[in-house]
Amino acid sequence: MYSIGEISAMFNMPISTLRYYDKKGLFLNIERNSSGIRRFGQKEIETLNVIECLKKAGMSLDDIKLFMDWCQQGDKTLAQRKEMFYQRKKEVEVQLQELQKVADFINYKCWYYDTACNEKTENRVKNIKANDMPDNIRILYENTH
Amino acid sequence: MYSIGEISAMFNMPISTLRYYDKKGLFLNIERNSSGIRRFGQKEIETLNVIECLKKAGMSLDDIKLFMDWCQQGDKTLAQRKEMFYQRKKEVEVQLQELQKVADFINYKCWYYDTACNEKTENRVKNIKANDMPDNIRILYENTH
DNA sequence: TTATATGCTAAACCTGACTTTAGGTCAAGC
DNA sequence: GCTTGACCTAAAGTCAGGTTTAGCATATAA
Repeated sequence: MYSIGEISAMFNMPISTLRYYDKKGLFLNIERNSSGIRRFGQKEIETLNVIECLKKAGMSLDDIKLFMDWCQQGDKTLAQRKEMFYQRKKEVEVQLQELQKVADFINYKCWYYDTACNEKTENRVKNIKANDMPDNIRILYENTH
Repeated sequence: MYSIGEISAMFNMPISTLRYYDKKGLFLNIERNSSGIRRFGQKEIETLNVIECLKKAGMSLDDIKLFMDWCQQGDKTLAQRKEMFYQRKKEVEVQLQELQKVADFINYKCWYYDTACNEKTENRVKNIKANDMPDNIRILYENTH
């Protein structure tokens, strides 16, 4: 069992954030000692891992709370939880595609500024048409324009 | 040349957001007609593409504004702009790795809930150890736990 | 000529996710 | 017995990124 300070250090996350999550009900009835101090165990650690992941996957704390409540309700919510993860899966796949496109755009811009910096001006590179770009750059350019 | 309403439709973005961006100074001295109405041209369309991309790459509007200002200052800021894109490139690569990890976690959870739903309870799957998972799932699990 | 659509501004408001503040409890060490 | 450090709560404050409101101008169609 860990104190809030230990968990804060473990997850490199402010104590205030942990209390905020608890207030939102994200830790399902977390244990407290006789003087009201929170005791974090494996369950809470797993919850924090799930929170971090679902947040990165683009979910709001309210949606995550909904999921935590389903977990507490037991097997009768299995279908909903499954459905939720399949929905997330679809959205993360879209996010991955978009981020790959962003990467292509950035890589094109890196080439653009490499060229401009070498020539000390962007006057020439600014007007290069797709056909006159190196093949690998043209692909990036066409993916993103 | 396009009106704000046309651009709003074209980018599927509220008019209020376009005005908000303009107020922040993201469109470098955009043209207006004699009665003060904004006229959007190719330059502004390109600016919007850049904004969308840099936002997805995790930049704040203030940072994007900084970049726009550098653009206006001409060739003497080429090195800074290049540096900025190389920095972005690094960060987008990290984002891609993290998002791939999120995808692995979600895929593991999909398998978990598939199994639980088939068995109508999560009692068994909850206790499966990594060694007893199918190989492809174990890899996802170990990547993310 | 009046209704409708589209545009304008400044300023107030909103939301999610925290963070800070103010004031209090409690156990351990000096 | 008092100070220190770690914990507690409720409530207010913050910040980015918008959105809404109120009041007004302009242009075109009926």
